[in-house]
Amino acid sequence: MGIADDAVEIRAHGWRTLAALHALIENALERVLQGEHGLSVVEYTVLDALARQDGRHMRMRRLARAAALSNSAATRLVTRLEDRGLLTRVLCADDRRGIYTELAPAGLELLERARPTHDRVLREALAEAGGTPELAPLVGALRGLEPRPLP
Amino acid sequence: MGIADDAVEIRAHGWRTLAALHALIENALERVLQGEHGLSVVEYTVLDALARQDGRHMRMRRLARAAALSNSAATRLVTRLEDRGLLTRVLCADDRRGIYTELAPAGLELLERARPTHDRVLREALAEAGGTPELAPLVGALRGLEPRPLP
DNA sequence: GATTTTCCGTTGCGTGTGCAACGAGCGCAG
DNA sequence: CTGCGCTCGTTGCACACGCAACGGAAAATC
Repeated sequence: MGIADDAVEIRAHGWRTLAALHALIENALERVLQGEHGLSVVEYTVLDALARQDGRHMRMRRLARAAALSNSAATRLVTRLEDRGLLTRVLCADDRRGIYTELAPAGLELLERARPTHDRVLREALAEAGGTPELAPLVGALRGLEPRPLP
Repeated sequence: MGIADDAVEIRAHGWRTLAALHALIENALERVLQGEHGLSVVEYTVLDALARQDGRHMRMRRLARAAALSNSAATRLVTRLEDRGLLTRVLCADDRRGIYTELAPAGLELLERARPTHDRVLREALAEAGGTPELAPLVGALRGLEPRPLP
């Protein structure tokens, strides 16, 4: 049992903890967002990512990366949201291979209606995880991550 | 923009970072474990959890919780692994509703063959994430999580 | 300028998943 | 002992996903 073995075990433990916390939060979000707004977590993530983007548009490839999805999954996800009128496909002018997905007004509206729910559930899930001895340290570490590192 | 809004944004940012790192690691593990050992990440997780358990057995419900799966998914996952001879179903003596899933020798063997791969890919994925400014802080925090808190 | 290579988004296919409904077995109140 | 509520694991169903293959468009190579 050397130092190297310890490092391996620390990484494995960190990964198990990360996965457990991720599953806890995602399941909670999935349940409530689906029930109250008809949105899955990935769908919310995509709408949110689009809203944060300048011009509210994004290329498919970027969108797939942002949501950690395959190309095919991104295509169908965008199709679903487009059918619901939450976003629109816009062809690229300069690169005719590319397709922009642009957030529609209805999409922005739904997003802003769902955001308080999202934030509330996230806060509750983190609080619950903070009460679990196994997860508490990671929850604490998450608080230290600043969106914009202070100068 | 008050302190409360900052807290909300910090939580949201923490969640996005957590999700991104989780996806990065899981995709890397999935690709390699599937390619080299025919195991998905969930399957590896279940075998690993069983191996860590005293007596190498576990009830379905516990197993489902450990892998963050629904009951139905656990049932089918166990069925798949049982069909491959990696574990066996054993009926509970005291509670005839319950079913133990016990790690078979072939399962333990496959697990120990896959473990080095798992650890290597995990190390590489964390190293790669450590090079990303957005993910590096969380990777660093993960190192601070001790499997057994020192006295 | 023509040809090859690479990239982008879409589609057919197989598969793993969650939800809801179900039967079987335990435990408690009466 | 009998009925009722609850837990446990399984199954039908719909659905979202990844992979591989495809056509179209830009980039690279000659």
